[in-house]
Amino acid sequence: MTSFEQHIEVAAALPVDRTFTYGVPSSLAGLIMPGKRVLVPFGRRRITGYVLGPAEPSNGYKIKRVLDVLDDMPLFPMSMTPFFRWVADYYLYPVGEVIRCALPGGLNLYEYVTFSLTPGGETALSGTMLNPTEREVMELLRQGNLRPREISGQLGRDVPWAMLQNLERNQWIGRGRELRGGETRTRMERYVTPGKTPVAAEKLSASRQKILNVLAGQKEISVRSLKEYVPTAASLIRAMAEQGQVTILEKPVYRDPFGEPIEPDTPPQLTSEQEAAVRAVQDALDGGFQTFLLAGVTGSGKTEVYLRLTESAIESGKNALVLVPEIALISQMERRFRSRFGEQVAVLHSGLSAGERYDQWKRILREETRIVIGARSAVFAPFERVGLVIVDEEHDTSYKQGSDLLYNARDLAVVRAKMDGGIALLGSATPSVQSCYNVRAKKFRELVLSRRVEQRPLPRITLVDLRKQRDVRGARRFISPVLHKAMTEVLDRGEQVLLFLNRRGFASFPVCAACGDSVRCAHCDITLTMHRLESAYRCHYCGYSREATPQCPTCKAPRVQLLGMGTEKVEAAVKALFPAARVARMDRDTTTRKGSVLRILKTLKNRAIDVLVGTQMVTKGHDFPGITLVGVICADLSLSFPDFRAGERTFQLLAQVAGRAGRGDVPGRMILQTYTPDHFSIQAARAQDFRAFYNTEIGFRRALDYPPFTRMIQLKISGKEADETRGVAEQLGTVCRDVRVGEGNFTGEIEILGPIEASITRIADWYRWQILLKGRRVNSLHRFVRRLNAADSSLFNHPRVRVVVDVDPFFMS
DNA sequence: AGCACGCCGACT
DNA sequence: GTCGGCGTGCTC
Repeated sequence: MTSFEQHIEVAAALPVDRTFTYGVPSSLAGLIMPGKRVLVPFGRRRITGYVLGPAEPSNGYKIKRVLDVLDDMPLFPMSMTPFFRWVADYYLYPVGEVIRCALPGGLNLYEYVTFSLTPGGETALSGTMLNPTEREVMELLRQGNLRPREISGQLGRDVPWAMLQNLERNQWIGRGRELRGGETRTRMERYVTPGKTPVAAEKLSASRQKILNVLAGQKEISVRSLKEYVPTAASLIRAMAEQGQVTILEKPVYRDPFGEPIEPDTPPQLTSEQEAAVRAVQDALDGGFQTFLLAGVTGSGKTEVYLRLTESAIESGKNALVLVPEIALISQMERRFRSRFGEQVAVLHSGLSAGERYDQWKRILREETRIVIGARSAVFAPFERVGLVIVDEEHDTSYKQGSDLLYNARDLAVVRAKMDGGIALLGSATPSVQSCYNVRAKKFRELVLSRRVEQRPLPRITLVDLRKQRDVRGARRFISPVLHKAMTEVLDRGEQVLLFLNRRGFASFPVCAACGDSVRCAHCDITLTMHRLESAYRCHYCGYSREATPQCPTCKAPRVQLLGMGTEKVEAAVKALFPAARVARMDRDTTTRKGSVLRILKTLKNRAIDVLVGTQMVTKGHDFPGITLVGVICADLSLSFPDFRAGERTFQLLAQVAGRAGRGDVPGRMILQTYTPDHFSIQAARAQDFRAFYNTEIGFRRALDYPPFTRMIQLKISGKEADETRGVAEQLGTVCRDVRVGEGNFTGEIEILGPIEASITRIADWYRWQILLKGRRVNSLHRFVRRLNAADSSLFNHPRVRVVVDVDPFFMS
């Protein structure tokens, strides 16, 4: 038994709840540091783990040794370890997995069993003793060693393990172990420097002389840049290096995600409101943790407040983090920040390639940048001394991650600020109910920007009652006389119109006029949507598509009609009513390709579009200076979602889209068409009054025991087999009820709703069930779920039915 | 997650 | 009687 001088705590980069203690061999002693990755033996294989810190070994297990250290430099500062532990605890997720999700991908190594073809196997392939499947498997192994999973993947069906064992026993295939992964690496680039021996330039060819001239000017240049001066440089320098005229070396370089350089800007004069907000936060910057809610109407200049405060934070030697809800908005924010702070800005978001992300990560680690702008995952940026965390559009639901680690970056931003004694600043024109509640509860401090910069007035909003035109058919069903008239006026003046409808596609409901059935997805319990360009019905949840024919799939009568509405249908209606207008559409269908959002925005800016039709995508903070009229085609679509936040989301959507009107010199107007003009969400949106909305909504939340008065954890159960999935859901429900009345005093604390089938019962062939746990305190909810897992962990680790724990769930459908 | 072990039914 | 499917448990 070897004993080690040093022991470390390692979090395996695998879904394992505990952490493990390893011994450090003396050869690696100087290299081990918290935040680095290590290669360690784990069970029968080798895997990647994260060094969390020193550990005290205890008896009862044998201690294995660290095999290798995988990083020169820690991938995250030591000060982030408590943060990762907190996240793991709160979201009931293994620490190692939390860290894996936070770090750039493609770095880790894992060892797997692989199979290879033996010489005996080659012989067997030319014989006749193999069955067809065995032959297929062995043919695959001819190309190279494969994991059992990879074999199954390439064959398109499961290969039984027993068969592989059989082939192994016959010595036709052999078993090995291979380390896989680590595709993301530091990029190296070839550089040229002048050679050691001086050369008589006149004896060289013109190209060689030119190369030396360039080198004389800059001492060192990448081969890539050199090619711009001398296109044939790549082949020339090799020969020149052999003759000692130049030296070639490899250097690590950063991959550059930025486009062209940006001109520096001049900070504008602050309004008095901006000034007051900036001062309030500045005064708190060195006073420890504090959260501010910056409630600023659209166009009130929140970004300038962010810029000033970022400046203050980095001046006092701290770092700043800026979160933006989605990638399309990052480029705007990035431009503003780079024109103010230049090279000090790094970006982190999923639009970067793995390599770019890794390089941005390293720039942050080395503190070559002091500011990070990014989407939700940037909340894990590897900074120390986080002085300021800004969350722009804090109400936005895209801060909640929808897969893997189901965290909410807005909430984590506050936690990070707290851990580093920094400031969290949440900004929005339509603050979430949660944040308003925190202001009332004195957890957050509110700052207000009530006026638009340059005194631009907010748009005038007119409601149109759609109930009064139920019988209208054709294009006028979407565009009421009031909207039609307003559009005519605006277009006549040469101004632009934005039409908003929270549903894409052409028509939402293909319905059979004979039998009344709607045409539904084969995989999801969802009515299909007509997509006219492809002449197909498509499912908006799983992407399933079928040819659009008038024949009803149920009764075969050729009577399928299109009811409902979508952005495509609105686009068609506009074209019918305004044949001369240039119309464009912005939704997920027209913006899948990279840069397409920016292209549409640019066309709009150049006035090459008169009418833009879009989904909620257009509500998100883009600047549309030429738009003076916003039309909401039907405000009710989002109200009918089966979610307690439907009203909140509707209010936010409508208030945000109103903010798109009249940001230029011309005052704006909004026409809001709705079947429920009296609903308080719509009334509040019309008045642009988030407090009015909050005051009504909070009453409902309290009466119905919804957040923020209660906390929730949702257990999401899904599986491919209907009965099995329901079975697991029901068993889990039983365990819930048993645990509730058992030890732990849960009876008065936890309420169990369900199991119930999800409102969309099937998505992409997965049946979905859910159990909702409600409680007054998160602590007891956490304790309860841990107890559940302990009571019957087999239900949480079922081979075919997945059970996912969602803390603070967002989409309750 | 991935791997091995060990328990059951359906074949020679 | 074994083979081979699948649930169960463990990983410092």
